[in-house]
Amino acid sequence: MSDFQKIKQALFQLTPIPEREWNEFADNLIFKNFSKGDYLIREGQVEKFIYFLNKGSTRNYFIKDGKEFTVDFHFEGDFVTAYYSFITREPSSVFIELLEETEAIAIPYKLLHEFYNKYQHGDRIGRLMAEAQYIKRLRKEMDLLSLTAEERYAALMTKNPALISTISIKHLSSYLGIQPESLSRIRKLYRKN
Amino acid sequence: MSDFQKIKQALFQLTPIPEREWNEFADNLIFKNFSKGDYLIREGQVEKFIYFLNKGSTRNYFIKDGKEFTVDFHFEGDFVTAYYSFITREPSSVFIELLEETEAIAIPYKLLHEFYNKYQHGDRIGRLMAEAQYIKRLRKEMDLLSLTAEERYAALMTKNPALISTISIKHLSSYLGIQPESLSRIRKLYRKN
DNA sequence: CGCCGAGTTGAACTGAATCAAGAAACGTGG
DNA sequence: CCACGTTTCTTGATTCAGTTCAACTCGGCG
Repeated sequence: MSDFQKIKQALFQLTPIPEREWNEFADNLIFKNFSKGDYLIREGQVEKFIYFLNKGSTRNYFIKDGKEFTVDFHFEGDFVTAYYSFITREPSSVFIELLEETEAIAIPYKLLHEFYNKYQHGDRIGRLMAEAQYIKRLRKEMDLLSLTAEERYAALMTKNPALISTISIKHLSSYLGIQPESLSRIRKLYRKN
Repeated sequence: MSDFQKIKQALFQLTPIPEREWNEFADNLIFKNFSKGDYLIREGQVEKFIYFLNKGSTRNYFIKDGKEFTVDFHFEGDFVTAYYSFITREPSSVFIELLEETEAIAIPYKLLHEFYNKYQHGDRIGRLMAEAQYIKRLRKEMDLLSLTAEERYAALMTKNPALISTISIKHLSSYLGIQPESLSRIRKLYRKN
């Protein structure tokens, strides 16, 4: 039960829901453990879950012409899913890879949609989650449009310095939309400070 | 009343709602006319509306270091808003400019949130709108990450050829994340076919 | 008419990619 | 716990897509 404390808190932070609704919801959550290198989903599969990370971290990426492009990273306390596929029920174009030992709680699609239909707070939570996802994507899009590689690195450094120390150059560079070599060079400039 | 037929249809396509709820909602909608060059919102203002376009078209853009970057275009039958600001209640970083004579229906923030609170279908509609917005942003982000300028143009040409004939080079190029001169050159390649 | 913004074209330049090769870090098995 | 192979990171040299700057054309409109 204490396994579910964190996700409960995260959901209640979106919108408080009656304890009775929460209990019914929590009964159908699935606790899962993953090893580094495992996948929550692979390209071509339809996303069946939204995961909450009790512990661990993940990388969402897709492959185009044999090259990997990282869309996002998630960490302890985040919700993760191949959201596009979860919404549209189309096969996912993204992979979600576990970057370390991870404890996650899976919210099944079916459960969530029952919740959407049964309770007002269902769609409320769904709306707030979708809005939060939208904001992340818009921010990143604006950065990609208007900033140079170096500016994007600098922006990330101030906005999310943890990322830069935790994530490999290879993954970070594909998130920033540049090659590892370029990131290495940019990094050198900033190391002097 | 017939003014509201199109928006009613658009909303019902998201999720059907009881006629009574619709009527209450429709009573508080605001019909507005705009001229080419007007603005729905400017940088620094907090977004008070979601607009539905009965007729006309708009451009969402932001300015960084004196340069314009276009995030999106909208046309007849679309919902338009500075969504980031609408959600967060923070001052908008985007402008929304009218590209032609436009008839729009404004949904006030307050009305929408009353609707969210009062009816299950409120948040449902909000969720579906947010999900749709998310999908647009993710698609564009993936294109910016993984495609070259020319590939982005080619993709747009097949996905939305109307855009290419309607929108000026200047606006289109800032949407694709390139300079007008570059778009002009890319276009020349494709003119031969 | 003549102006003005939008689009095109050319030439030079540059940020980042690519190619290549060495150094450092990592993990796995002996 | 070390030795080895594998992957990741760095650095250098070269190339290239797209930018920048500048000049010219075109179509609309006062």
